[in-house]
Amino acid sequence: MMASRKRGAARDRILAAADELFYYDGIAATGIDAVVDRANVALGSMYNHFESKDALVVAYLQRRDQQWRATWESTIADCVTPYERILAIYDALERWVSERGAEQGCAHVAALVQLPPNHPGVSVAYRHKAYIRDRLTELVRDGGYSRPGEIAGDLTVLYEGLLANMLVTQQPSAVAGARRMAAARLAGRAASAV
Amino acid sequence: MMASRKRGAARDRILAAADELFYYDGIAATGIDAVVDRANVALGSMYNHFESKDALVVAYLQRRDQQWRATWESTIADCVTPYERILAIYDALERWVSERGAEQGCAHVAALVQLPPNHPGVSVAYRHKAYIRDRLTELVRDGGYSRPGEIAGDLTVLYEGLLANMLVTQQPSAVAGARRMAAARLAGRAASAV
DNA sequence: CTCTTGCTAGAACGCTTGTTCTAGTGCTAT
DNA sequence: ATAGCACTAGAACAAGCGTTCTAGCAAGAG
Repeated sequence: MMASRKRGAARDRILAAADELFYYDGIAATGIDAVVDRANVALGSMYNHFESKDALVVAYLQRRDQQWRATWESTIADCVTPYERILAIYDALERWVSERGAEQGCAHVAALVQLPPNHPGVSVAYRHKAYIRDRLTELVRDGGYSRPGEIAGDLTVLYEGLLANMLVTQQPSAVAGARRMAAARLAGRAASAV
Repeated sequence: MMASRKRGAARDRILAAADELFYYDGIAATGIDAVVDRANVALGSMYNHFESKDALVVAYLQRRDQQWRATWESTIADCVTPYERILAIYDALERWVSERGAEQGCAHVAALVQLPPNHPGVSVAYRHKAYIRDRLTELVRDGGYSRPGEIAGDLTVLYEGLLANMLVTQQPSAVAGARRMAAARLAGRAASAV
């Protein structure tokens, strides 16, 4: 027993293949066979590691969630002022896009669109979005702003808008503009009535 | 000849059924049978009016495009100042949501996520998005603002963000906040560097 | 060496889907 | 009344899907 052989090497290849195919070709559109072929893995191996395609989809979404949290938190950690930490989400997105690309927008939004409501991946996607909003609210509150929930809501709209815009325009050019609008929102100019 | 019988009554029912099912359950997830059942129409009738499911999808997207343009333009027409006409897109969205709901976000964004790149519906979706951006640029230019393309790009991000946010939160609560950010953007506060 | 274990290759299944086809029905216009 | 046409009901087919199963291979542990 113990750690025998390269346990899980196939599992990693499967997850990497699923990530690319699910993200770029769509979850429903990619069959198990395509994942297995791309991962250079036998079909039986796939079902050894994942109970079903649904389970693979859940693992795919959880992996994306973890990866995004990691780059976001790492970007936050590089900031010195609370103000910068709030805007770090847009810098993290820019970094993410430059490293991995986001031509298909947000994978979790795509999951909400593609999956039936009772699919186990849907709750993963909702939790991902809830985390973003909650963490953002926390950062805004730490910055000493009043009504942190409202501000975080507005910043979330800008964040979601960027991701959707990338899917539509196939380029990340709007990040700078959104960051400026977020900064203006924090400056309180947009907080007063009309 | 001439207008014989209720020509196209079945066609309308098919399109109405497809609209609801494609939008709420997803395009790939809804089969032709489901559309036919909901429209109370025979399968053969469906293939009399539409060459294939792909053709039905195209018609569905074009119909949504036309409907959105109509409510947007009607909202624009009710405005008196160029400034109001620019922000009218958010008012139109609010009206659209209150009348029809948008729990699934933008149907054309959903199409980009769900359809393969060579699907004829994809170009319909791209054209829909290009129209929004172009019309918005036009409205901004008519308002006498400098760099109308950049401003329209930022307003588009806010618009896309609202739609994506509705899919995630299942409520249209963020419209007011986005409209205020758009107004602030037009006020030029966010246009200056940093 | 031998046994276990994770892997491979591929056939086979049951199910769903898009599409076509065949008959039969009822309204409309002439 | 009658011919034409859009419609209905449903069977049938091919293709693709997720899933299971069988059989064999290779490498580390005893």
